[in-house]
Amino acid sequence: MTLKLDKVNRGPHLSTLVASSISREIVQGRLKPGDQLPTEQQLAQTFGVSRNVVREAIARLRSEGRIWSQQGRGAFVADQPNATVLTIDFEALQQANAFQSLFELRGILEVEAAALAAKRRTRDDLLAMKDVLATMHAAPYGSVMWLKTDLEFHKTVAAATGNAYMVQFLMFVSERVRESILASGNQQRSEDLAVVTLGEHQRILDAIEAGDGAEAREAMRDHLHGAASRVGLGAEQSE
Amino acid sequence: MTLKLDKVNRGPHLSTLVASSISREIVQGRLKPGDQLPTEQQLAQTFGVSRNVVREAIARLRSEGRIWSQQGRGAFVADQPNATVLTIDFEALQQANAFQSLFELRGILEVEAAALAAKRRTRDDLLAMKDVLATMHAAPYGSVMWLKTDLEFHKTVAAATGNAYMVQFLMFVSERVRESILASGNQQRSEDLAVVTLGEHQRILDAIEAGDGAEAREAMRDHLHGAASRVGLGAEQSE
DNA sequence: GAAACCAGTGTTGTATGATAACCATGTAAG
DNA sequence: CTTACATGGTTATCATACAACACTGGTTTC
Repeated sequence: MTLKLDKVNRGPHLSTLVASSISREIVQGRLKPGDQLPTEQQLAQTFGVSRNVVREAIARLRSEGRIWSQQGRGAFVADQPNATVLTIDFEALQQANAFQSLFELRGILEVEAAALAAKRRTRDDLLAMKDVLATMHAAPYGSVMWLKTDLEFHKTVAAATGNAYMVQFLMFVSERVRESILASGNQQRSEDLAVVTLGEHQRILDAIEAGDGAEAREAMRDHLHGAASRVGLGAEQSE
Repeated sequence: MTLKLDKVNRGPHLSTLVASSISREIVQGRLKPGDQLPTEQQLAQTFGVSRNVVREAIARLRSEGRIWSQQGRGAFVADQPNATVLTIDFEALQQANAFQSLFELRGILEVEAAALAAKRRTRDDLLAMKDVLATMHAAPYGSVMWLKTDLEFHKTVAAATGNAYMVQFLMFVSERVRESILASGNQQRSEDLAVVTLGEHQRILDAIEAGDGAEAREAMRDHLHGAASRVGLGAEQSE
């Protein structure tokens, strides 16, 4: 197996950057529904890209329903419809800070889920967790099976909260995070790390079994912190 | 490979038509996962449009996760029908425990968002929060304006975390919660409650302004607890 | 005075050509 | 067999031009 060292995150397309930049303006409220966007010329100049790139970005935002545009008039921020679906743009995630944001969100949910799980876990939940952990022991580190069971463990923890939406959201976010990690390809592989990871999982499980919410929270926090550094995201995570 | 790609009829946006045309090829199986799309030149010629239009269409499909492209190689049909969307069934929410679960999830996000906001808020964030709070003072309790600004306040708090996904998720969840509350129609209305709510908001704002994460967390927790009882969900919330 | 008409200007939509960055492949040199 | 280089093809981006459409203001017409 050859090492892929210098697979530096080749930045996503310029249009993606422009799109998420405009999108941020809308989400954070600096551009309100009904507001008119700057002209394509101005946007191109502002971002320092060609008008073509701006158009690709706008085409995307238009397809997402965030803005609408009319020939001869301009582009406007759409009234945010009661979006009944939540989407995460895969490409936008290639940006480091976007990935970091999603990772942070995942962390919050995981940590609190662990705490809730410690309070509410049933006997069946514990059995499921132990079962997954055993399977994980048998799988080679970094293999598809290993990654799958890793995700499965976190799922059982979330399930132990008894909150179905917790499972749904957490799995959704985790899947996106996992995809992004796989895409970037900068995973470290080592048998030592396998032992570390398994140990962290065990600590979480113990805390949940003991019903110690605070300890479960801490254990999960440490685990995620460790996982972050394992995928080369160590330094930025700070408190 | 002989693909059946009809020439496009002049409609709203050419890029839209091209995108849906390619999309149809994928859905109907004439383009399978892993297949390479024709080059942009060929597509432009096939559809009778400029390469620019083709690129806008591809940009859309790429953001939707249907295809993926790499400079120097080409564009390919994505192998996963990526479940990149998350949905919440409105009807299922009518069940009390489902609603409660979603409320709990929202609570976790709100509380942690408040803590993060206290650490990271900028001057602009504070101004936005104060602005919203002032608007809320002027709105009659329970009115549409009131509910809107209430949501807006929480949004500005989320925005102050600097985490775009936090905003996206929280707003998504909050919208569903709000819908459900409106549907159930069991809101209590009283001017006294208005004062209470505003006071709670003020306390959150103060904590965030002071940069006190722990206090912000507590203030938000209390606020949500109060809000829960105001919509007849008081007793169940426990820690 | 008011309505219809009309030209001018600005914006988006589309077309076209060119250049840079990148990948895959073949071929010659070692 | 391996390495280096040359070559052609593709995407990514830039730049420019023109067409289609909307808005504005003045002019004409009734």
